[in-house]
Amino acid sequence: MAATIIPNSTHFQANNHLHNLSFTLQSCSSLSQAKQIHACILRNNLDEHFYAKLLLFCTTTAMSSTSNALDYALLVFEQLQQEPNIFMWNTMIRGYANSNYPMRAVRLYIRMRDRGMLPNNYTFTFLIKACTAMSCLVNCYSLGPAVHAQTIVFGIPDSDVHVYTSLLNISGDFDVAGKLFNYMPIKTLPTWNAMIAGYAQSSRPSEALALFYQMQLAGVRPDEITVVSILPSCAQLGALELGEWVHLYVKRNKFDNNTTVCNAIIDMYAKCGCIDKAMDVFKGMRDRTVVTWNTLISGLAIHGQAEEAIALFTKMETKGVMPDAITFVGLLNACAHAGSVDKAWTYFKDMQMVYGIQPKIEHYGCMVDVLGRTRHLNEALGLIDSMPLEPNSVVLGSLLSACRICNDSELGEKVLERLMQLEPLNPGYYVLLSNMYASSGRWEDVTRVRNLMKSRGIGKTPGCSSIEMNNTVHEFVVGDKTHPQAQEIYRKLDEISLRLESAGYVPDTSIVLFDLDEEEKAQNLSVHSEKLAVAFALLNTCTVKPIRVVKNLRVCRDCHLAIKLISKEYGREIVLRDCNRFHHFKDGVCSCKEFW
DNA sequence: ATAGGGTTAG
Repeated sequence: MAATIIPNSTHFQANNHLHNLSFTLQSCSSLSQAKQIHACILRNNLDEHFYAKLLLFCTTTAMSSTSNALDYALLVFEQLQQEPNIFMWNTMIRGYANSNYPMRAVRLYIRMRDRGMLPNNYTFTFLIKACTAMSCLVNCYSLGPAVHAQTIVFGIPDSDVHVYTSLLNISGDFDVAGKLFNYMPIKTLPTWNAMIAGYAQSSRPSEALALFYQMQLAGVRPDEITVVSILPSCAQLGALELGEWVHLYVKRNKFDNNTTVCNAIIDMYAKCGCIDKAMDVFKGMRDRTVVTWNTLISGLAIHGQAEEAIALFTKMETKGVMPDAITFVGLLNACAHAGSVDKAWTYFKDMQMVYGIQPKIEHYGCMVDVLGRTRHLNEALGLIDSMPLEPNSVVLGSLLSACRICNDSELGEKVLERLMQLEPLNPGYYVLLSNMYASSGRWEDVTRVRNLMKSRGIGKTPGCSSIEMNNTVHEFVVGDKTHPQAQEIYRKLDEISLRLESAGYVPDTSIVLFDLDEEEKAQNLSVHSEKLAVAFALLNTCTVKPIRVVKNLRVCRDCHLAIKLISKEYGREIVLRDCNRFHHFKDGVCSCKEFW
């Protein structure tokens, strides 16, 4: 289109050509065309309306991401003869809000205020977008309250859904967001979506689910974005029944040609233990993005299916899909869960040499993990020394696991000290340290660590397992007696113990921390949350469907042994997701092959 | 003339 219909200056008649010019600005797609238009505006002395259009064109996301059109727009903006109007300011703020330099949008806003220009509701939606982008880029404290205050100062009513919906997502203080949400007199579909997504992104999946139900009670129909916002919460909780319902809803409403929706479903199935269904959805997709491949590769990894993850990566390569940093996190994780240390090294090197991707802290985390699991403690140490990054708690945590596997308590203590400096309030490290002392009978040190925890007000994170039944999630903490069926559950536990013992089960008491006698230790183990959850399931179901349990911590050695035997004795398949990976128990065998 | 909500990661 474009260049040919730009008016010739020698016989220009404004009225005849204004229409064409507007049209050109809407449809042309390159910076050079924009420059020609700029020249035309200058030659013909066109009014600010045309400058505004020019700025708008140069600052659209597609343009500014592929060229330096944004800089060009700023140049035009700075050289305007008259004071820019609010539309022009908004356009520039929007441009930078969507760019890699969102801070510049905030600076523009401050400049605008210095010049006495009054912001409007559009200004705030762009400004809020910039603030959100900033808090993603740098670890700055949230600008939310300040921006909210500004909207009040400049008279934006709380009935303005656009401004208030974007305010919800400015992902720091969720109590404030919840209050804002309740307070909003008008809620539209995006308002509900923003709040549900916000809960999901701040790891509050139960609240996301509650809001999802509340939304439907309010008569608001979920759309594609709602579905994508709720599925990660199903995934996190392992809420398969709800996830399946959402999948049906997606099919009924023909949302399944939306790649993002399908990606979220793949992730949900993988994290709810149904890796086969995840693969089915993957196969049925027409358009796949790198996210699609990544999601399934990571899914296979947590199921310990390293061979399949690698095969998928090979297929991805042949299809010409460019892997990214996340692809390799998934692949390395797959190698780690299978103990394939050689393959891990190969991908760690290929990632850099073949694909030019610099390893991030996550990649080092995976490498230390796989080196530790395969007892290459010195190599793990060497890799950490060679890292150009400061090791974080993830890397050190993997190193600590390596120390435990290799029984190097001297190094383990040193690593723990560093971890406790990095995260002084994380109870997990105190428990590990105490565990380490207990296993070598150093009870005085155990007491010292326990007192340290007490004085710092740190409590041990209780083991918690959840199981979904008839659309309700039942949660059990260790020693839980609050469930309505508690009595029956404990009777069932007794029955299970007897049956397992006659099948040769001896409780593995090696991980119990306290200086107790063997009988007390066994008692302590028998009420672990995952055992309660499994007993509850055996009590209430008799179908061939697998029992699915999600645990917040790592499954303990004794529970792992007991559940293997239960799967055989009771002829039930049990799928247990712990905080690390999946364990599929069937006929007395676990899919992890004792590798976890 | 300009707006709000979305997926993968030890």
